[in-house]
Formats: sequence, structure tokens, C-alpha cells
Amino acid sequence: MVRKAQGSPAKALTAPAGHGMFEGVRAVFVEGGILGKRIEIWKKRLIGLGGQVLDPGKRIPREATHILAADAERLIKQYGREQVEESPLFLVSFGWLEESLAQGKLLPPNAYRVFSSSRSGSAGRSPARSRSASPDTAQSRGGNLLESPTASAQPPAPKTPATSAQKRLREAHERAEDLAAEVREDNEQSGAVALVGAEDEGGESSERREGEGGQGFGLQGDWRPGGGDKQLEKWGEVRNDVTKEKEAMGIRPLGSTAEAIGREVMRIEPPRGNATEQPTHSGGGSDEDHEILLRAAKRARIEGADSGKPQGGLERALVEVNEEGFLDLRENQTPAGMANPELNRGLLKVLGELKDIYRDAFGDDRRSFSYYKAISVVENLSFKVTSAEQLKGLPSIGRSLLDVVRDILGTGTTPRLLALKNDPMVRALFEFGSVWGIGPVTARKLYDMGYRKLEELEKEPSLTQAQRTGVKFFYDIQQRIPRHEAAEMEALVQRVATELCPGIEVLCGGSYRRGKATCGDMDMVLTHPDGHSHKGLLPKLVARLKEIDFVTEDLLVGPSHSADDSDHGVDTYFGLCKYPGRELRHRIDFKVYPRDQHAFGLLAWTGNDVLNRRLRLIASAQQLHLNDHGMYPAIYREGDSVHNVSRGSESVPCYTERDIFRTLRVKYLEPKERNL
DNA sequence: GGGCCGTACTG
DNA sequence: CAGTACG
DNA sequence: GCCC
Repeated sequence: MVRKAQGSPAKALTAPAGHGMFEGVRAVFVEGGILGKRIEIWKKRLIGLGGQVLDPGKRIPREATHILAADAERLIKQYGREQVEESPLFLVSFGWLEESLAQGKLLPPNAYRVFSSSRSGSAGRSPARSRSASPDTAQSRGGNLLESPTASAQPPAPKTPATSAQKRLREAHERAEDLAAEVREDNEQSGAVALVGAEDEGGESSERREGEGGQGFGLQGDWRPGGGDKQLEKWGEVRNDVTKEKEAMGIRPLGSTAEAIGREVMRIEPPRGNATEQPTHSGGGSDEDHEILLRAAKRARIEGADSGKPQGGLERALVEVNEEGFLDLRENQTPAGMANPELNRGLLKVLGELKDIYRDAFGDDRRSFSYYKAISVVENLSFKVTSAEQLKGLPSIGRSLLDVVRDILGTGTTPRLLALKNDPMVRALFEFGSVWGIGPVTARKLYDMGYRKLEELEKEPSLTQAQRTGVKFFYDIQQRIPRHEAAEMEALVQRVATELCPGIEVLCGGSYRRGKATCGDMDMVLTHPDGHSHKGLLPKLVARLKEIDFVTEDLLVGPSHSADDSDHGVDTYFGLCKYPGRELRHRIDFKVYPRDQHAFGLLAWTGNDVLNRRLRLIASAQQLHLNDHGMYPAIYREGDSVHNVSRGSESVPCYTERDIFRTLRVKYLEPKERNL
């Protein structure tokens, strides 16, 4: 998994050992924190082994591949917080160089990033692939459990799996759970439950903040709960904050007392009627229409109870819309920009790691999604969590998560995470499963075949071309894109697309459109106002973008629909692209929609996924089927399960996203408000 | 104990 | 079809 | 995992 940063990514995984090992590396050394003499020696060795040393300058040199510094403070001192936070480069500690020299090979930089790694290097940052269920604030990237220097140094694995990975994975999980339970029991018996951390840990803390990933954690992690001295005197204040926060989220304590804050009975406030704010829809979302839909939904629910029709989530969605007025989905968002994920960085980091492991190694999407939603709730808090009780009653935070939070607040981590991270199989599965195109099942197969390391996968013949590309650009793809670069690339695509097709509309959706400071990828959504000029554009656009060396590799090339007239007429392309002047690959998607589907496509491709799911559930409760092509009156055919609903003929016409929200009786959310 | 979004491509 | 992907 |  040795990636030669930017020099020649094509050789990403085959950097030669020893001689010339730093070929293609263009490093900047930020002085300080370590003897200048040692730095000089390192520079010479780097150059001797094929690397280049660049002048630091005031701005991070564009051609640089690695920025080396003793720690984050020096980095920020040199370049300022903004540059450092937005840099997609490898901002690593000198430990990376030292260890690479020691091992005679170019090590993956991730474990040495000064923006998350603790000095040990075993608590580096997460690859946190930008697969679906992942809150894409830059702050919540989980930690990593691979890329420890030692892991990279292992010899090739023997191909003799004793048991199937499937079984051993289950066992790994059970071990982790058992351990967690044991530790918890011990703590309870010894009364050693630590509920501390009311204050920042000393004066240096704000300077030590990391831009994008949270501190390292774990045994010698940088993050630990602060001292609890002021805990008691702070309590009243914190309690008030918590209560306010919950109220802001639309969660109201019923009959709580100050002492019983941990036992509040919470309920979601009914949405307030604000229909007047919403202009009446011209074509299918009128009050009358809605009444009809609502009545139909109630009927469906009642009938469903008798006939095995949908229950559960659907019913919950129905409760939500079963009030007058428009539903406000911002219930877990702290108003007025008071949310501060930084406050709970350590907590978020651990939860993020668990979320990633459950998804990428275990394929437990449900559990992972639960963590994801809980993370989102914690990110939206405006106070520092000092006691698990503060989270009791918040949406998506249940018993198990409270236990985990208790662990983290006490020790900085949780036994189950430690157990998982120390399990070599889990580490391997997580690594494989983090490759684009490789999911948990394939990861297990590869593991069972005897593979243990990423670079070995290159040769495996059963990999698809896309998976091979995913392996090759494993590290590239995980580097986040600074917002301003995404904006430039959006403009570039707009320019090229307009040359090919005047009048074409090009928007970058996804986390970019939701206003995030960094993006995992680019989601380009296109349409043409005249309703037909978009046809056949995508292949030409991609070809042109390849000509100018912007789009570089394909991952998925959809069949050309819009040329003929068969399907929905939506063209799709997934691939990789390069920010001009740099070799680093980023994920980029293109979706070209006919004008009448564009609002649905844009909504879907702006996300986030939680919003998409919720809107679809809400639509279901109103007997509507929502997808990225349209919104269709649902027709429950006799004897069909809910999953077998056929679409009515015509979509409810929606020209804008507002139309969709209005039809569903959901309060309109600006893109930046869609980070649910 | 059951539900948890809906769709599209690959092999 | 299962697996993986996208938000 | 959470929620009903």
C-alpha cells in the first residue's frame, strides 16, 4: 500500500525498496520541535534516495507531496490554520520519514499524519472512505485501525485460512462485546466510573485542535477527558445547556426535575403549523391534495395492521406528518450556528471508528447507520459532553451507545473498539473493505484466500477493473477535497460542458452543495432547460474531460440512455479526476437528468443520505414513492408486500426542490441545512 | 420482534 | 442473482 | 445499532 504520493501514482503500490524509495516525493520540512541538525540529516537521506526537498515558503507549495512537521502547532504556525486544514496533502510527522528509512520502504503516510496521529503512530487517522453512511463533516472522520508501521512490514501471508473469515469475524465481534461487558462490570463494582472532562485540558488545548480529523486517541492518545475539579460547580450551567439544547431540537422534558435529568421522558414536539410560509403548490401539493393523501395514508395504516402491510418505520413517518403544518426536519440541529463538533472531538472520533468498522469490516450497515446518526446528533451539540447522562433521551442515542459514551468519557476509548482494532483479521477486513468496489463480502473472500495486505491484492485475478483501480488509488481517493478546489473543478466542468452543449446546467451536489469545508468527492448533476439537449452529452463530456486530462480513470460507465429513449433517460458516470496540476486522484460522479427529473435528481444527489431516507419514508406514509427520478402515487397491488409497490404512471411534477418539499409537507431545507 | 430508502451497474 | 455503489 |  505504498503510494508514491503524486509523482507517479500509477506505481502507487510498487514503490521500490531502499534505493530510490523516495522517488516522486517532494517534501517540505517545517522547522522546529526537533533539532535542526537531525532535519538536515533527514533531508540529505531523502534526497539521496530519490526525493526532493522544497522550500517551505509562506504558502504550501503546490508541487509538494508531503509536508513534514514535528506536530500540528508548527504546521499551523508556518502556514496558518486555513491552509493546513484545507490541504489535501500528507501532513505528516517526522516519524514517517524516520520509520520509512528504518524499514527501507516508503510507508503509507496516513498513520503519521500530524493531524490525528498520536506520537505512537498506531492511532493514525482513518481512511474513512466516502461510502454512503458517513457524516461528511471533516471533523468526524473515524480513526484508523490499519497502517500502523508494523502492519505494513509484515511478510506475505500464507494462504491457509483455518476457519472461514465469516465465522472468525463473528467471534471477533463477540470477543469485543464480552470484553466491553467485563470492563463495564469491573468499573461498576469498583465504583471507578469516571465522569470528568468539564473543562478544556489546559491552556494549550485550543491551539492543539485539529482541523479535520480529531486527535489521536487510545492508549497514549492525545485526547483524554479533562480534569473533573470544576465538574460540580459547572453542573448547573451544563445542565441548563443540555436542556436548552434538547428544547432546540424539539425534545421536551416532561415533568423533569433538576435531579432527574437523566431520567427525563422525552418526546418529539409536534411540528408547528407554518403552512402560510409555504407557497401553495400549483400542481399536486395543494392542501386538498394533501388531505386526500393523508387520509389514504391513515387508511393504509389501519388496513395494514390487519393485512400485514407496512408497519414500523412507515408508521413513525406517518406520525410525523400526521400533524397540521409542515414537518421541520431540523430537530436535531442546533440553531444559530451554535453547533460545535470540536467540543466533542474525542468522543466523535471513537464513535466514527466504530461506525467505519461496523460498515467496512463487518458489513453491519444497520448498526453502522445507528452510529452515524448518533454521531450526527453529537456533532450538533453546542456543549462539551462530560457525562453520558447528558445524552440520555436524545434521538438515536440508546442504551448501548450510552454505555460506549460512558466508556469513552472515562478512558478515552471503549474496550470493544480496542479489541477490534487489535484484531489482525478485523484490521485486514477493514482495509480491504475500504477499497472502492470491495465490500465486506469480497473482503472476507480475499481474507479467506490468504490475503492480508492491500498491495498483495493487485495481482488477484478475480478483482474487477474498478476494484483494481480502487486499490491502486486507495490513498488518493481518501484525501478530502478542499472546498475551494471543488469550486474550481465545478467551474471547469461547467466551462467544458457549456462548450459542448450551450445552456447546460451543471451543479456540484453532495457534501459540496451542503456547504462542507471539505468534500470526499464531486457529485456533478447536469440538466438542460430545454428538456432535450442533454441527450447524448455525457459520453462526449467525459471524453472531452479525459482529453484535457481532468477525468483520468473509469469506475462505472452507465449505458447511454438519453441517446435513445428507453429508460428514465438518466446517464451515469463514476470515475476519478485530477485537480489541475496535481496527480492526486479524486472521485467524481456525473448524473445527467432530463429536465423534468432534475429536481428529484438534484435532491437525491445533494443528500445527505439520512435526509433522502427520511423523505422517502415520509413519502411512503403519504402513499408516494420518492426516488431520484420522480415522485409517484404508490399503488399497492393486491397481495404485494410493501417492497413490491408498483409506481403509478406519472410523477408528481416538481420543477424545483422546493416543490418536492412542499408536496411532502416538509419545511424546505436549504442545502446547507441538509446535514441531518 | 420487526422495520430500517430506493435505484443501478457488474459479473 | 448477490454485491457494491450513490446520496 | 435505534425505535416502535
